[in-house]
Amino acid sequence: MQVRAEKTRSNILNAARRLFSEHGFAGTSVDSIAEAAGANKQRIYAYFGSKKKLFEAVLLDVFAESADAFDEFASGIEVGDSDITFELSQYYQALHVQKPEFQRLLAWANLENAIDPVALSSVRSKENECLRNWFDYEQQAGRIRSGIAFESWLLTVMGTAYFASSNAKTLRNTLGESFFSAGARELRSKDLAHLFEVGS
Amino acid sequence: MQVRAEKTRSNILNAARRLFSEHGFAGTSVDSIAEAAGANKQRIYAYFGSKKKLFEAVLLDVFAESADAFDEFASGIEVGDSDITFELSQYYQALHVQKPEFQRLLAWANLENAIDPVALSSVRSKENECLRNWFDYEQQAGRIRSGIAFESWLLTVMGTAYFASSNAKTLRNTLGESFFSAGARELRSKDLAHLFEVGS
DNA sequence: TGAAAAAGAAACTGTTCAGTTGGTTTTTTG
DNA sequence: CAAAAAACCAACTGAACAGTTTCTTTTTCA
Repeated sequence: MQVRAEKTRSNILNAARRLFSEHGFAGTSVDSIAEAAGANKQRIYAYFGSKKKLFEAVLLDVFAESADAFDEFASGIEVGDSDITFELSQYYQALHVQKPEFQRLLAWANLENAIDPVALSSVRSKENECLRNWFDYEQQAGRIRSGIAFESWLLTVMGTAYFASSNAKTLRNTLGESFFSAGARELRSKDLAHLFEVGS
Repeated sequence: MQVRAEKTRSNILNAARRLFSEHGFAGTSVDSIAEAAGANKQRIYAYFGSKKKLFEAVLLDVFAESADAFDEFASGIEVGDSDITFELSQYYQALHVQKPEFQRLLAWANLENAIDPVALSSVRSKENECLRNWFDYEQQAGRIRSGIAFESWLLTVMGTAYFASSNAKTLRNTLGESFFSAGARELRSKDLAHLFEVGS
């Protein structure tokens, strides 16, 4: 594939990412993607085959980018030195703020049954393994309470960040605008870290 | 409105709830709702005016039912006697298992920008007020750690339950089937309650 | 420069969909 | 029973949409 072709392909992929993230699979038309990409509709079928395959390509692309982001985050973590509950909570919260399309596409894909389990497991399992190692290490070192399951810890840290992002409209109504400030986010990360600490 | 008309209206509403919950707003056709309701398409427009208004009616209906369910749960809670973190976690988890359309419709509505803030706030604010009272009381009574914000507590309990349900496909892949058993749910509720307890 | 790859333009097919219309049948109820 | 409300039937409009086709133009690169 030539340079120009690569560029066109990535234009389409990026436009598709934006529109699918905003309106979902059923809510996005191929024509609108072509227009947003500044490309010809026919190119979409030449490169991706079908609307569905394009959506899957977008998902794979986003998952890969998400995995890269995690790797970069992980490389900055000094196990035994950082407060990983706090850092991880901050990371996930910031990720949802800075890359809202990650969460949105994941939500669409879950709702629309568009997730390819095979492609997904290979991406997520590495992140998951890393997290499990961190958790086990911290728990054995006495920096995370014993008796708490890894799954509970993971669910708490990921779930709170995800929920705050996905239900932002609902929460803005009941908890107010200040809930979404960077300071409030940090406070929540501190609270979470505090919860998992050993001792009172 | 006569009895028969009421019945037709509710047939339409229930069919719409099921289909919108499964396929979202954009993914559901009015014809398919009419067919599933065993009613004439024209009746939908007679009773609800438009597809969008029907969707909003479904949302309101579900929110009201969700509020009723919470009231029933709340009436069974003896403040000062129950472990409310545990009970609330169990309640939300069970709700998502037994009434998956609540979570799904909320998720669709958030993604599709279909939430009516006014209608929502009146429904949710009562539940929220009740939760805040419980939390304050328990925290002052020394049964929930001091220094933890209400928002952190709420987000943790609701967020974990929501996340486990909305990302079930992803989690099934990384954490396995056993994660979704009633026993595992109870374990997570226990872990959560344990986290908020005072003392180690 | 010339051939091949890449991209565009534009019209077309067949289908689906939201919403409408007009006429008929069924059910309820005074 | 008779009138009115409720519901049905079925065809229709106009637009949108996924995907295709044919032909032309632009760009790349040997």
